[in-house]
Amino acid sequence: MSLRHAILVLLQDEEASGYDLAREFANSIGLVWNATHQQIYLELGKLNEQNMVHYRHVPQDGKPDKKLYRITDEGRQELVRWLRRPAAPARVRDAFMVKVAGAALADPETLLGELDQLVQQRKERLANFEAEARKLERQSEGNSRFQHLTLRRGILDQEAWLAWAEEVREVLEDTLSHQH
Amino acid sequence: MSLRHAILVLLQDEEASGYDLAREFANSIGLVWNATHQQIYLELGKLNEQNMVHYRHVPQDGKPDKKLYRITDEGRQELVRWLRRPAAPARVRDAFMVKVAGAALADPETLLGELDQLVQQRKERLANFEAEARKLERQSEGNSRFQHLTLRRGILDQEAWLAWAEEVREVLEDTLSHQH
DNA sequence: ACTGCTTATACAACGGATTGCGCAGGCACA
DNA sequence: TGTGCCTGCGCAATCCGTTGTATAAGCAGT
Repeated sequence: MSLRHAILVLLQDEEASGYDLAREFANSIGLVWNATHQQIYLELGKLNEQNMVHYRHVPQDGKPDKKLYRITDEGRQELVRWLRRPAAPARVRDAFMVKVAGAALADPETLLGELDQLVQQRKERLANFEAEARKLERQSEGNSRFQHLTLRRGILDQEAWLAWAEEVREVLEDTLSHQH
Repeated sequence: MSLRHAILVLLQDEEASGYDLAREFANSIGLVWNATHQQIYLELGKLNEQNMVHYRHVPQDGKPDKKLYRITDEGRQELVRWLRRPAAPARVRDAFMVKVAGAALADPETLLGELDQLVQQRKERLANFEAEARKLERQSEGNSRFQHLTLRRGILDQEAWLAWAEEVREVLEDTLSHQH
């Protein structure tokens, strides 16, 4: 149950709306902890009830009104407490990997197609992370070092995945050529 | 909802008990899809009702009796159908990574301690995967190539994580020395 | 004109997942 | 003799997460 803590971490340096947070979860932090907007709005509601965050209503024209959330002292205290406790073990759900493990029964061509799509996605992500990392390297404040580490994790992860994908491709192509 | 498919993949080459599967989920496949024994027993019950798997009761002495599960033709068909459909996007929940992102508020020493423990775990995992991979390389049947790829993923992943951990250590130690 | 994307928030229902508990015997170690 | 760990199976409650649906307005492309 630490979606709340991920939200608090994001609110640590900036005031943000639920929508802003949802976008961040879709990009940078998403690699590490994913959440949809429904989850986020719900959690923000709970955090507000518990005085961990406060918001101010901001009317906009052209666009719908929004609520800009900010972390409170109580929220910051909760975050510090959580940081002291040992982290829960990481959980993963990667269906594509399960497929590769069971690929003996699969059609290699279909899998190769899916692999190509994923390679495409990962390459785009890698480029994004690298661009973000370069931005951060220029402005080095106290907090940006840790944001940079998160990006480095993303970069190393994409690179490792892409290297692995090449090994998968070789095996699948070999399987294909032996079928005919 | 593809815990069922992960189970079917594991049962593809071997007859196994719920306990056996739980161990595999804790080790090899666990990197990619995790599940606890409660989930596994529940799912095996459902799969059995739907004739995707069958089991035979095996009495043991010294140890409790067990049920050895085997995949059925219907189960294999379901697996093939699933392999054809595009995989659901991967989901991650890595609390430690969230911590690093929010480390500006954390106590660097506590985090370093946790990092050391995780490095230890990852190194052990890496050694296990490498040993398993060497075993598989000797006996190269049709199916073992895909199992080998799963292990390769595990190996590359641990290596990338360990490289990243060194970067984290540097930053944390630097933060520490500037505090005093 | 129509379709679809973007900004913005939110409820309801269902199913999946985690946590807690319980049983049961054997083996090893102190 | 007690404690803890390994082998094995399972139920119940609750919590988390996903999917579907709703509203509302603007802007871009076909």
